[in-house]
Amino acid sequence: MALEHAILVSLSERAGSGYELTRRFEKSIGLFWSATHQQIYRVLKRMEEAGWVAVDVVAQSGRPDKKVYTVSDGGRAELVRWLAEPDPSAGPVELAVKIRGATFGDPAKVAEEIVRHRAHHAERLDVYRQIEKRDFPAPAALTGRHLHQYLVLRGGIRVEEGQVEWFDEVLAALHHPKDAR
Amino acid sequence: MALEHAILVSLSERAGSGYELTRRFEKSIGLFWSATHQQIYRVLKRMEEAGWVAVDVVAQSGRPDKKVYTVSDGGRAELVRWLAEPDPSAGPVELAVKIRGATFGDPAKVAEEIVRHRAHHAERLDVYRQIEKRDFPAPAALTGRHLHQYLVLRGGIRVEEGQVEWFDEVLAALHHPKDAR
DNA sequence: CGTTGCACTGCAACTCGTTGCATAGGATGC
DNA sequence: GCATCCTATGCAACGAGTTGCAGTGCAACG
Repeated sequence: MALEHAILVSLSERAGSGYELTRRFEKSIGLFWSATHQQIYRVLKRMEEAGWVAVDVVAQSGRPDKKVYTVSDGGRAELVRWLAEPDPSAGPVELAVKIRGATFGDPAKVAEEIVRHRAHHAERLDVYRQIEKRDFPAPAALTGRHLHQYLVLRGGIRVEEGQVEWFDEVLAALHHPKDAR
Repeated sequence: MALEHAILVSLSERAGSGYELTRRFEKSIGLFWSATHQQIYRVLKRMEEAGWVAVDVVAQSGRPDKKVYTVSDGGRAELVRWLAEPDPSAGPVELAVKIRGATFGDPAKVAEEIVRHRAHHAERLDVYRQIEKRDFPAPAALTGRHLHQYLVLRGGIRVEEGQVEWFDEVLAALHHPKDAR
């Protein structure tokens, strides 16, 4: 999973300890992403071994020592690489991390990835709509089992619609940078 | 996870082998849910031991034997129980399974669960909108890092909006059954 | 003055799910 | 005629993530 990269983005925004990162994932980031402190501590250790982050042990008065993590050159390079790399299996959450981290890499590459995923979701939406037309031509008359199946399909359609609209909003914003006028 | 219950719903609609279930999860159900054959075989075994399903070995000519699974009384009872039980940690996928399986339990109980989740998502949507107003009062002027953070928030808002609208559609349909007029 | 809560890190065991591999016969393709 | 695909099931190993527990030392509640 891309928890490593979510951490890289978060640490790029601001250095912090495992404990702090856990809080962040509970709040701002974690509104759509969850991770326990265990997960974060272990991944942080792995990242340190890989040379993606540097540790700074900070002694505190009245509190346990802190291990403050900072993104190293290796980590920055990895983040740039990951941001530019296409990932067909990425879900909306991974893409959100890429968008949020675009500042630390090449936003144009991130936009290209969004274009690919927009196409994929638009295709799926089309499939759903065809199923809707073919299998449920008169939804108002549905009852029981067929009604329930229809409602689930409607959920899929709404999710995909929302997704595509969001991608369009993101692309419009990324393609017309205000500071380039 | 609720893979067991998704299988119970699928087998309630039609009996089938592990292999067949794998195909179903790839297509109709699996448009929003994925499971490998390994997962399914192992869960099926567990379910058989728990007495939720009954096996019927069918010899075929020119093909390997089939193990056709059918939902037993124990399985039906478990499905009814699960459908009526509130689950605050359920995501949209679990709820979709509950909706699709409503026919095999008490649809009114499922509707109650949807009401609870609708409230939860409406609350979240409200939080997001307040953050939007407070932190990004002039979105058109945003650039760089702040723009990217704003776009992620917009994604969260769109997801929650779509969710709430879907719940409303489901509730409207479940509360006004056509066959009760 | 005892309990609860918070800050901070970590080990150990567990569940859930994926990937790789094995087997075996018939059908389809080149 | 050989390779590949499809049906059909299953084992073994691995990886990601959760839960439970443990320890420390200060601050606040009642």
